[in-house]
Amino acid sequence: MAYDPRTSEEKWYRYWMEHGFFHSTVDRTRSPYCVVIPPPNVTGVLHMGHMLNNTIQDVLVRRARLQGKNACWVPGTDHASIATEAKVVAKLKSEGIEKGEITREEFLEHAWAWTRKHGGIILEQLKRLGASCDWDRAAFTMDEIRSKSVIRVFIDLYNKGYIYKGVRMINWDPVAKTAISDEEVIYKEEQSKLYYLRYRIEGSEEESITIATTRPETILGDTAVCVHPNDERFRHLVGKRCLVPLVNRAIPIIRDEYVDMEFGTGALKITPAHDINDYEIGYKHRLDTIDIFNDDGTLNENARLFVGRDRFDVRREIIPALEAAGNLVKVEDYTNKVGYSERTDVVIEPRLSMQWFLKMKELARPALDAVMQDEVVLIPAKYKNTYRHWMENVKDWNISRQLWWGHRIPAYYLPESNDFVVATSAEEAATLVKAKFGRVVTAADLRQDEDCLDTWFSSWLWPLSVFNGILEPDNDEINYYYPTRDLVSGPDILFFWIARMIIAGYEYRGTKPFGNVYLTGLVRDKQRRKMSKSLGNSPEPLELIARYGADGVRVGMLLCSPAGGDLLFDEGLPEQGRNFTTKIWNAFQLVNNWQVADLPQPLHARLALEWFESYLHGRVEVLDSQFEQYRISEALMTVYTGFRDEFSSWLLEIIKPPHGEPVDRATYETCVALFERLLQLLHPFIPFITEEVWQQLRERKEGESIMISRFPAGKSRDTALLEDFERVKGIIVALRNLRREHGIAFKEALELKVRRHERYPGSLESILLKMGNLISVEEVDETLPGAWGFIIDTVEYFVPAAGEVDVVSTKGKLESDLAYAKGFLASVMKKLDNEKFISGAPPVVIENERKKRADAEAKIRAIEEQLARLIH
RNA sequence: GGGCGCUUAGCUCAGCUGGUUCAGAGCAUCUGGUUUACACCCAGAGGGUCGGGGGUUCGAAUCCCUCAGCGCCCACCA
Repeated sequence: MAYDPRTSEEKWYRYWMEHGFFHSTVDRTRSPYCVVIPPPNVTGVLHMGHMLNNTIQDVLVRRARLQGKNACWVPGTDHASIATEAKVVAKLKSEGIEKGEITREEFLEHAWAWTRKHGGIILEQLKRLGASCDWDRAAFTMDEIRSKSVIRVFIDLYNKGYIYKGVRMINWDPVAKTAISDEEVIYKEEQSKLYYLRYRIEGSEEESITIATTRPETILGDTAVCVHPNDERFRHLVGKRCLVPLVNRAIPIIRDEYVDMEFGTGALKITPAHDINDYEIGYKHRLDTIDIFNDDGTLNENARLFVGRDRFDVRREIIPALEAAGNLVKVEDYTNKVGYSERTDVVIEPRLSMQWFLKMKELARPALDAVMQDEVVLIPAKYKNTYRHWMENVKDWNISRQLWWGHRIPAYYLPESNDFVVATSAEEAATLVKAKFGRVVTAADLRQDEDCLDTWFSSWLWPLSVFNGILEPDNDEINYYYPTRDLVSGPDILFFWIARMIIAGYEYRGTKPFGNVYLTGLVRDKQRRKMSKSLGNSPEPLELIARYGADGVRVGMLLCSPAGGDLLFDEGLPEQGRNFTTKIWNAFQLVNNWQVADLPQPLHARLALEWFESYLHGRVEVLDSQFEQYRISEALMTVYTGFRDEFSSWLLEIIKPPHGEPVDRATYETCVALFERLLQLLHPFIPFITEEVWQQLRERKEGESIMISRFPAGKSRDTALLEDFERVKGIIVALRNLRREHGIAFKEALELKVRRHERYPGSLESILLKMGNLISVEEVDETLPGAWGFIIDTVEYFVPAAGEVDVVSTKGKLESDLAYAKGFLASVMKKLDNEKFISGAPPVVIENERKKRADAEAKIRAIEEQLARLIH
């Protein structure tokens, strides 16, 4: 019977849900293990990044559950204001509705309708992957609790003096007539011109200063010319005033180190309203700010010339005018980068606008210390540096967005005034107005701020708000689950989200929001290209699951995802994962089909089972340490090879009864128990097939599940047994090679002679006999002539040759072995003969070198004896 | 331009404070295989002067310097 992932996965996910295995409640008798999901965009669909991210989270959560912890994985979604609003605007547009034509309330109705229609699809997709989230806890950044939490925090931070209003240069899209974020600006390199313009000095006929600019139309907004303080060429002009060409407005010539003396003429025109650097210089030197643009990119009255004309038309037309007026010195070709709007593909206009800000410096301090002192551990640690750099240079956070879909800023303005109060409602605001300004107003008189808050201003509260820790800071849930344990996320949002959550955690709880941050890599294709829709190189996750099963895809994602390293995705990976699940299924088929009888247990089976138990114990230790270091890929590899190579290829092959014969009960029982343990170790990675096999391996009661079982305590490890077993493996491999070289079929039984030696694993001879298909093993005292030989761990073994021994090839092989051993000995002797090595190296190292020498010498002796025997 | 990091087998990566287990894993490749759980498999094999150069040391993939190539983050030069 073949394994069918589709029916099995559906069946068991439903079973888990029906029994509430994912649900967690406060339980003081168990320690909590909590993870909050990075909330995906509510209207988004699953992509490969989500697959990776959530597979890792599920591995961690399921493992914690098996360790007996109270595992709680909180799912949820994010309202993603920019992306969602853009989608709703586009949808309305396709229906012939412009956003500007409808009211805010109408627009929000459309947005909610959109959210209800597309919302939550992504969470359903996560279920297909096997995500063991506590779905009863699903939260949304714009549901009631989360919304109230955001407003509560805004008001609190405002009252603490952290939030203020200020003017800032933003990216203005003159077509969409909205500000856009830095992330939505695309810089393109293009050919343009560098214009050299002469500004006359006020009150002088001869003197002038020449500047260089790519944007001559902005000279109409100039309020200074700036030179470097050390620039001797302009020393005599500093402090004087010059005249803006065409309009002859007098502006000062100032000094600032920002200016690059090498560039252009070394003199820079300053237009504070239309360039971010100019704005900063203008602010520093208290210059006037003249905004010459309308919101559609045409010039306004302030420009005095070209009023009403488009900025690019003016750029063309102003040049002849400047030339006619004698201000144009020269024009050079120039390549520069120009920012375009991602959405409208129009050139971005830097523009000053009133925004809300959160002061960050003071708030960031505890969050910086937390990471530096490993209170919050970043994995991999290389991100600590990046984190520190950012946090030490943290800038105030612009938390306002000119959008409607989001949390509306709870600021209420007085009628015909810029005075405002911050409150949870208009009614409360009206009361505050009276207290603060002594004016009596009604709620209806007040005007709420039109802008909404940055989406990150709600998601930074996520670990707190999902447990209602903002509104009810002393509730049982937040007290129990917080701080959460692990956070799994991409490094691209380390600052946008992770750092800010840490900040919020310390501000609102006085503690970290999570202990460890596992930063995944980016999913790329085999050519290292980012997976993207436009490139069409991103596989459809659900199709992959249909093809390879969720378990197969999970293994595929994990196989190649070292923390922080990119994941180069290729369909061969889920295929490998699928193959592995098939392997497990086949092993189960073997064991399941055995006839069990009351027979005495064969010695080889008992010994092999003892060995595997010991082996497994060692694997568990390795696994624990790999998980501690969040080496998830390696942990998977540990159980992968453990199952395939050791359990299937060695253990099962040894204990397998001869064809048609039954297995003894003791062997069967122990084997099933070991199989179960392996399944438990595998379960976090491949939950479905492990459940399927676990359920069939024994009679199970309704309500039992591998996912809520417990890892049993391991037995102690028998090191001597493990060593002997490795020797036996070596002998068997050598015998296989010997058969292959001489064309001897496995069916043909052989005799083995071993030269008496303490390192011969005699206690495991029964295994040797079975796996080597040997008639007998006999200990001898001398090398055996006329036989094929090999050496394992300095012990000599011989198989009497059936026919003639090929003296030439055997001799050649022995000689090359001898040469190698001698070379090895020489390198060891070089160290041991070195006076400085003996005096400088630690005793352990010296002792080991001596051991290597003894082994090498023994081996050389053995080979030489065999050679001597051969020659006779 | 500033900051950070990377370079080990054909590919993706492990190799902790220099010396046991140091040159490894998985995949890919190659060679065998109708041994009755499994060809979505089994048994084997080959493959790297650890980016180049220099230094420290008895000893360097590991520490230091330097050069080359690549990547990421931030600021984007009028």
